[in-house]
Amino acid sequence: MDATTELRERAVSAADRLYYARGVQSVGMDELRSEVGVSLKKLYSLFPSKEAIVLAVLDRRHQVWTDGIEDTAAAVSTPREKLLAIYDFLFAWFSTDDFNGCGFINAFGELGATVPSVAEAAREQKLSFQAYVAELSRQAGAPDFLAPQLALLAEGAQTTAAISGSPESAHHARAAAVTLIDAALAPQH
Amino acid sequence: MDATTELRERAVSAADRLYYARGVQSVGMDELRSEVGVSLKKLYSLFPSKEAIVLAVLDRRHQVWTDGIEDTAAAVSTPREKLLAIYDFLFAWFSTDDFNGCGFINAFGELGATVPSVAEAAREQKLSFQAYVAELSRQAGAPDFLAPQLALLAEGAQTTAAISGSPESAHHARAAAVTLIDAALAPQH
DNA sequence: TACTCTAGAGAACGAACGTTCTCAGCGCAA
DNA sequence: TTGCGCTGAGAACGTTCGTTCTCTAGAGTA
Repeated sequence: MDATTELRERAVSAADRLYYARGVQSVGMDELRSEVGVSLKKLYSLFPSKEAIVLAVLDRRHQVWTDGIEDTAAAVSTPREKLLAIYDFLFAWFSTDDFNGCGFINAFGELGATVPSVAEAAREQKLSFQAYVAELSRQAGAPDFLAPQLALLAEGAQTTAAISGSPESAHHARAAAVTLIDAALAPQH
Repeated sequence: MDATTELRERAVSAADRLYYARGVQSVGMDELRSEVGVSLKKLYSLFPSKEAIVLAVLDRRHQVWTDGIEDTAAAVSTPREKLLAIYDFLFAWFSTDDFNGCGFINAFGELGATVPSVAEAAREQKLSFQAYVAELSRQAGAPDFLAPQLALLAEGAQTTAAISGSPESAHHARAAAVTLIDAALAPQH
């Protein structure tokens, strides 16, 4: 890999860790510079602005999230199990030491109103997740209304886990998902 | 009412509007000062710090939210209808012009990691809402697992409506709530 | 060796932040 | 009228931010 690409990767990784833990606006370029171990000029040769770093961080987070969901889904075979695997993935994530809520929701709350590109990145990630759930729902043979409901549970679990500090909301979401899926798949009365 | 109390009220109201629309950190004391129409010294005689204003704003929001939920619930009679009224309230709120997500989730995402009192205020509001849902669920004769599920739907609807910019998530949440409530109240096979 | 070019380190810049300080102006007792 | 105390307007302070600039040290070439 290109040395510049590798450095960029290290910078995004460090920025992600800092921004996610403390919020974007609480972390200055100087702190990021010293964390990465390069000069400010070097940092600005890798990215044109702080906003560009934030967007790169969100891109990376989108990728990591997608990979995590799909890896968990790969362990089971039916669409129904893959849908429920989402909440298992969430529980595992919520239980990590550095869990601090959904990075996109956090970034949207912090910058969505003032930095349109951040709001756009959050919107894209949520749409992408909704599309994933919709595809699995379709494969499971469920009616169209199910997918948005399952997505809502996942979103709610993320904010609830973040604010409460407990991972149990993932279990509540999973139990609700089972009920909703079974109801949607049940033969019409 | 005391003139000072009224001025404080006006200040909190203006701060709420500005902070909610653009985020706390994007609004400086000077802008708030000119919006309220008082001097900085006066503002600092009403509140000891910006943090105190933020907490006052969150307190007020908690009150407005609670009142709104209870007003909507007052229009119907059964606990089941009162539970569903939550989602009607949400839909009406999501449809307002200045809707910008849940102020507590936004504040938590922006300041939760660096200002403990803000994280605490968010936690309190969510716990208060969960207790409200739990009480109604109990009155409806539902098992304990129902309430957290219904709360998750409401939380998910708020973030989804904020990021997507559409109020429809309230309808998805309501439909899911109907399914969950009916399943929870159905006689055990 | 002498010259040129590049890139890195971090000082410096202007703006904006939250907070404090100064000082002018007014009400009021004597 | 004079002196006193208090309030309020907003200038000023120190800090921190994102970004840019300067200056130095070293590699490559003739």
